[in-house]
Amino acid sequence: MEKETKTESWQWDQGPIGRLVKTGYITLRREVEDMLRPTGLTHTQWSALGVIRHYPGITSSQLEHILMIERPSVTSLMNGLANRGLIIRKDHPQDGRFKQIYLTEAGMEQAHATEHFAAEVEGRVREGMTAAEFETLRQLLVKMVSVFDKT
Amino acid sequence: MEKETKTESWQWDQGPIGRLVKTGYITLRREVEDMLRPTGLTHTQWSALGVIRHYPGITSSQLEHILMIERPSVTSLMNGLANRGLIIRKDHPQDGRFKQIYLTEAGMEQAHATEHFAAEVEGRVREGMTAAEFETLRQLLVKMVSVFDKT
DNA sequence: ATTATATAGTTAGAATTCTAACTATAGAGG
DNA sequence: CCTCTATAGTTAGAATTCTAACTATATAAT
Repeated sequence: MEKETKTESWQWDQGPIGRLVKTGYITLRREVEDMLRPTGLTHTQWSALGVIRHYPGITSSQLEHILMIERPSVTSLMNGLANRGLIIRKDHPQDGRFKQIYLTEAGMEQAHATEHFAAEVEGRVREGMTAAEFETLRQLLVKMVSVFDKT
Repeated sequence: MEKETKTESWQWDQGPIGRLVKTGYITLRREVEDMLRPTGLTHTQWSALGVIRHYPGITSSQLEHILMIERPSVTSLMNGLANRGLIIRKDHPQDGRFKQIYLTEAGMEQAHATEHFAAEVEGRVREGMTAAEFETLRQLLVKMVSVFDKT
């Protein structure tokens, strides 16, 4: 089956930059999801817990930009976390439009218990390249994104 | 609102590598989606058309690895494209398990008409950095992914 | 030959995220 | 004070992708 030979050795590393970046994203995501399985948390829930841990009192519209999902997705994401008792939302004392998000005790435990997954994945990436290469990768990703920055 | 000051200048470029890569992926995806809007094609449909164009006779399980989606997602993706008359599936003459995928005339037109979107996005990325940096970015993404390669 | 195992593909149903439209609050301008 | 506009958040419903389970074909082993 000659067509097989052609695509078995699929040169995915020759594809367009978008496909390369997607492959990177999905690869890292699946790694984290494997570690997350026992906890029942999804990748995005886990990511959100980590952000809220670093920014207690953060709002939905801020989370929207950090997590790179749309606003209504933040709402349903937060509903899920609130139903599991991991976060609470409080009205902002000065500006009635905002609802500030905080981790509950249970939320802090979950965030703390799963926090190291990010470092674990990053550690394996670091093992595959030099420290300078890793830093370069970070910087070039930032540079790539800033090209499209709308502000 | 002092918390705002903190997150308005959200240092997303300091986050974990996984978040950085996701930001890159979503950013590029949204750019393509903006261009695709008039065609009614989704990002993944468009990507699939491009792959099938380069690999006529490709199978679902091969597409699965290239597009980085699960097998049943390929099936529903191909159902959608087949319903729109953009692809056809033919039984493999030698191995009855395979179904080979081809673009129809309409599919080729769509693929041809939208093919340049990838180059357009890539062009803007290239404008933001040197040629050497772009090549480095590609190589480091490949290097990152190969760390997790399961084969 | 027959059974066991691996691979390709589909179906069914759930979960996540999206778009469009709506409510509510704040701030600016007349 | 009232209206207009901008921003925050939610709701409703559709679309995409996922997991689990199933069918079908091919390959290997006894």
